Amino acid sequence: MDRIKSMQAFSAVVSEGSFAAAAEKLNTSSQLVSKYVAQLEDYLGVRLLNRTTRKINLTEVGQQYAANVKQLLEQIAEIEHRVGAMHTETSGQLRISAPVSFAISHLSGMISDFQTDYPQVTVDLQLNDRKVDILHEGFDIALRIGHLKNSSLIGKFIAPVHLKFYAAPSYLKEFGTPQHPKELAEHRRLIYSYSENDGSEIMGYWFKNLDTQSKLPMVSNNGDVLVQAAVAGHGIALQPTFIAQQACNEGKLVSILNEHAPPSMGLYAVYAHRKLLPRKIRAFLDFSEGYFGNPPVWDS
Amino acid sequence: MDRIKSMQAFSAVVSEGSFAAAAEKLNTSSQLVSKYVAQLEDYLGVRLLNRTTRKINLTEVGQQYAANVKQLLEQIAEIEHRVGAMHTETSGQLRISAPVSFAISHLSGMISDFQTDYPQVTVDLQLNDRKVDILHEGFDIALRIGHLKNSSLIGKFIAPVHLKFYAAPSYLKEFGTPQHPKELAEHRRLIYSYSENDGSEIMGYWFKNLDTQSKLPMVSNNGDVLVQAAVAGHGIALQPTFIAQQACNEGKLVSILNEHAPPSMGLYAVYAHRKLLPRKIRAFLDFSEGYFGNPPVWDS
DNA sequence: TTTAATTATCAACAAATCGTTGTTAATGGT
DNA sequence: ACCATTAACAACGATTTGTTGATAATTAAA
Repeated sequence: MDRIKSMQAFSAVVSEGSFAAAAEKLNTSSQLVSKYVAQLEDYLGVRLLNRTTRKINLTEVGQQYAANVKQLLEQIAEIEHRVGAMHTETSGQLRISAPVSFAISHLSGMISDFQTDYPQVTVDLQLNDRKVDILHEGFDIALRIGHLKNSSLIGKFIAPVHLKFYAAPSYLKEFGTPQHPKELAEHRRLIYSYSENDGSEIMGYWFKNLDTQSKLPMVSNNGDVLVQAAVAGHGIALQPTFIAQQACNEGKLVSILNEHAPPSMGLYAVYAHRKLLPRKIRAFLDFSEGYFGNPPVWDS
Repeated sequence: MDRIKSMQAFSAVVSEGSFAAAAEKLNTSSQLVSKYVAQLEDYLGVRLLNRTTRKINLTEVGQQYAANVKQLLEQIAEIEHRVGAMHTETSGQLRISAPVSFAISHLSGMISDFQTDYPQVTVDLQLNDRKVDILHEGFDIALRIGHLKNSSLIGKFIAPVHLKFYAAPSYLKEFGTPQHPKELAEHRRLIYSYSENDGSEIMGYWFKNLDTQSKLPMVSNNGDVLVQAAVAGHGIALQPTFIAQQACNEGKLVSILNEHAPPSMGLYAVYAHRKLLPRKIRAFLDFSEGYFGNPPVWDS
């Protein structure tokens, strides 16, 4: 038995004054209305209406109940309306986790463009290079750079991310320019903390013999810092183009070993579920689609 | 879909923190709870919970909705509790319609006895010799004297009511004592307005030739008045024993034609419906059962 | 008074839904 | 790496729902 339907039926009978009129109002048959009210009475164990074939009279209990039910139904409608509005209005807070360097260099512009399109959405942008647990930490979307792993999360591809080896001309002048990745093991490498050895040949060379302290002048969890170190001539950095390309264009860095670049990665928007996605999230995903162009702005 | 059940399921999941715990609380299976919540989400078109196999997280909408639903469910419980209480507590107002003379002479005592047994019931006793429309005029019970007619109403027999012909000794001395009903047409008759010719032989004699003005000194809708008129020697009255018997016992009246008394009638409690009878009504009906004894107090 | 129309209820049946069972995939703790 | 727990999914039988037709009761009209 659907108690809410029963209540609606009862309420309609009370306000319309007859079963037939109530049925019309609710677009159903009088028989069904009669059944509903009878069910409600059975459930409550109370007679709500004294009815002859011609007239309807509320019992004492029925009067009280009718008043309460009317209020209740209005409340339910109000609540559901609010929920519906929240869902369709494309509003609310959108919590995004993003990698630090990418966010600083390219995301801030995108977010502000997004907000001019959707002023009702408040963005809470948390910069963090960790792999956050978006469910547990309450994020709607996490932007991640890398390859997508199997998980219950969905990842939407936003833009390709290419890694290149960079070094300052001064460094190359002093230590020579490696012609093949296997020479990397002999160079001073600027390592990004969260980078992973994905098992590819090129990454094997990159991480080779890192225990030799002299070859490892710097480790950081921030790419910009590493790029600056490279610019200062402290070593070779393996960094995404969106971080280092500008310095390269300015002549402060040179990209090397371009024929042996690691497999290209992607910028992904990772989110939690597949159906009944809140509008604000849908909107952000759609907005991000193609925003950076292909090839992306930082590569052209 | 039973929205209330769904709400309860959702609310339980929120408060218990897991589907399994919620299922236990509601004495059902976790599968069912899962189904309910999914249905609710489909109905609302909104994701309420972000769930992994291990943790539950409310969405933004879900938080709001959960708070509202919790309140709502409490309200529903409160309302239904009140309704239940009204039904089981044997309380409330009991509106009774009763014949004037009978109420004055015998009902007042019964009502006060009833109220000592059921102090929570407020009695609203309306005296009226009309046949009230109990539904339309909002009565719970109508006490009626007479024969029960076919109707959708139920009548419960409370006590037998006998009619007798009464006259004052002085009247009989002056006009003679009728030995057979057919002689009534020659006597001065004190007529009760609401009395009906039920088609019986004896009532035929009683109503015969009433157009002769001299034979009709008085018509009243009140039996006591007619009895007093009879005591004063103004004529013959056909009245129930419960009104006239006392005057008879005191010698002020004599009952005549006892072998030809009209068919005995009854005092009935008439009420509206058969199932889900409010407690207060049930209580009154049970209380009235046998209250006046058999033969009733006014006849013994 | 009789007839017709309206109204609520009852009965029965087909269709839809519900709640169960068994299974799978994912996750966190040991 | 394994195991226990958890949520989701699929499928099936049982129950409930909503429909249709019929019945009884009451009022208005003829």
